[in-house]
Amino acid sequence: MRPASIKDVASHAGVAVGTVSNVLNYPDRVADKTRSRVLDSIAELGFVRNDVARQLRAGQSRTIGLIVLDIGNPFFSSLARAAEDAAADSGNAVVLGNSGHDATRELHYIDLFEEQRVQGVLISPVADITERLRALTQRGTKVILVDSPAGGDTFSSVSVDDVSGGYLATKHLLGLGRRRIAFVAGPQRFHQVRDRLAGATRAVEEVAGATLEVLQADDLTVLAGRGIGDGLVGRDRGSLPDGLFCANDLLALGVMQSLTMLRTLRIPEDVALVGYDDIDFAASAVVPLTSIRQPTALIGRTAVELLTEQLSDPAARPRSVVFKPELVVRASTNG
Amino acid sequence: MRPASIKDVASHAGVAVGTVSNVLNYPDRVADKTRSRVLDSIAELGFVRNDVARQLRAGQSRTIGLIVLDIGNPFFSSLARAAEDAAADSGNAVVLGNSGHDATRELHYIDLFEEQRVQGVLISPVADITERLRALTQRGTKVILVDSPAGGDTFSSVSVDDVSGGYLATKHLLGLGRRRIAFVAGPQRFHQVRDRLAGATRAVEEVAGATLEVLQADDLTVLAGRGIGDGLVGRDRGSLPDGLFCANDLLALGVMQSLTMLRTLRIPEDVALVGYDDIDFAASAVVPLTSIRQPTALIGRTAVELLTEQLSDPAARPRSVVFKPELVVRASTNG
DNA sequence: CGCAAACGTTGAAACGATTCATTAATACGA
DNA sequence: TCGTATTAATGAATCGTTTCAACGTTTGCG
Repeated sequence: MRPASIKDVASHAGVAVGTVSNVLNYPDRVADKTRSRVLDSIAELGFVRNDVARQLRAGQSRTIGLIVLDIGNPFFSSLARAAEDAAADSGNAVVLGNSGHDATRELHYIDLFEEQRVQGVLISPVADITERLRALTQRGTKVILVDSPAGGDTFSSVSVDDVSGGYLATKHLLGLGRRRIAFVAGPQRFHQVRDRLAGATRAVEEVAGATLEVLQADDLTVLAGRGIGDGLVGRDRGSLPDGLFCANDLLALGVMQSLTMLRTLRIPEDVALVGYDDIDFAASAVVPLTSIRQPTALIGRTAVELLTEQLSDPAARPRSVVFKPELVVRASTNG
Repeated sequence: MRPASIKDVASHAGVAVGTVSNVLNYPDRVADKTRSRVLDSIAELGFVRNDVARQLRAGQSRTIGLIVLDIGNPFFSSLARAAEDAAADSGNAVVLGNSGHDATRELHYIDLFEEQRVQGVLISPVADITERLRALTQRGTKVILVDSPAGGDTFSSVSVDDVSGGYLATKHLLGLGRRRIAFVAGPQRFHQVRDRLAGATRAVEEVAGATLEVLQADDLTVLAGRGIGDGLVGRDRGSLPDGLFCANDLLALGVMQSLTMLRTLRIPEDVALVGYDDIDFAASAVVPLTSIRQPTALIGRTAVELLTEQLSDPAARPRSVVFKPELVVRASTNG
């Protein structure tokens, strides 16, 4: 049996369809008696408004598309949750697309979202798809870049200053008197890794006698971090770094596990350790981890706000919001 | 400027709207020459099919609603990813709703999804909302329960046998010769906690001389686990458990951190430790953690399959799929 | 009492696609 | 050459809303 339509309600209540619509959208325009009669019919028939038809007429949907690199990553799941909260506040829903670092899937979702006439797309792009996104905006779908630096004059964007984060972390190590700094890098194709390294480099250059070594991990995982840690333990004392800055918390936790287990190097006495992201596990690690906090929730919320801004004033110039990361000091640098 | 419609394409190509529709949906019905002319116009005008209108006409959407308890929980984010993958295979998208254990938000999403005429709702319910869900199905929106035991004859469901998981974990500890078992419980309002305890109880009852103690944590977090660990360290040796089964991995990791840091009790020599969920961090803990693996990805995929099943044959009787969890042995019980 | 304003309700048009009965054009065989 | 298939293309109807000009009724005021 087909669900009841507004027409069914109208004939059941003995009024015109326009009146039912008014009851739903402008209750004040309808006389009390009529309104309650219509409401009764709605209840009796179990009528539920068909948002698809409403959207068609309005030419606008109530959904926002969100395309993330990896929903399994706490950074993005937290961001998604915040975006979804913010959207819910204005009665919208978030449709989630997980590109999984795959450019094909990314395009698939962009196509899907455009066909669905979402209000806008919040995207953390895999590759450079500026052209595709520009076409989107030209046809009326707003685009907001997330965790991706600057969309120039074309797109609004929200990101975190990773150079500044890298600087902050390294400066902290230097401030503790450490001079032999090492940066545990992930794959350099991630702009996050490159930027954090750049920040570290700058900090080291500012201090006479400080050196920076780059230890290259081939992944941003706990396992990769362990590999780096195991490598360190094998070295002779003189060549060891005394301050370690890792490209993210997973790497840092891996390094920590390796050192803790082998018990040859103490944290922070022998090596001070700083991570990045401040994931939940950082605070509750064996040695609570000093980290750089990214305001994930704020990023998600801001992305939605930037979109709302674009929607309410289509002529508004795109804005780029860049957040400053924050140093969170814990025992791993504070013995 | 409004995006181009099928009508614009038709007049640009000098054909009727029906022909454009046929080019899009049944290319064979259209002569080669006409088809290419239409395709040219589509490209030139940058036409993108309006899925909203299509859905209205079809009376069916291409979206699936997913309502989870907490997208920040790795269990659910992994599940969501799998569901989204499975949906993508059949050209559908997943709309995500995060209830955050809040019944009001849960209802909000149910309403929203029904108005959007999603094909079906996959839901991990906060409270007992059987009646609301029954109304949904009666109006044609399919419902699949996720990680919730048995929807009876009304709903299909997919879940994991937590009793069996608890039994498995405890049996393993007993098999190692441990006799003084303790279960680190989370809040008993979660059916997962109750079921896992029930399984543990059964296993202990099967072995003469074995005892089961319940240590009540007030949360399912690492921090709560630490509290339990700290409490254990303070005890005198005689009263200590030698086998510890935690309601989830977060608790287990907390306990592990406490014991590792204080170094009074060794894992697994003094206390063997088993967690639950087998989250990514379990394998890479200081002492790799033995755990009970839940097939999250499989759950997500199965939920989508159950939905597809209901959609393709509306008369099909609801099915309940229950997965068996699996024991993953690591160093924390295998010294 | 008469007129204007305010109020409530109506019903048709529109949104953009799909569907399908109908018509037009072409090909084929006798 | 004619009639019949076959193939293409047409365009109106439809999906379920919202919008809005038009209309009828009531109210208020002089």
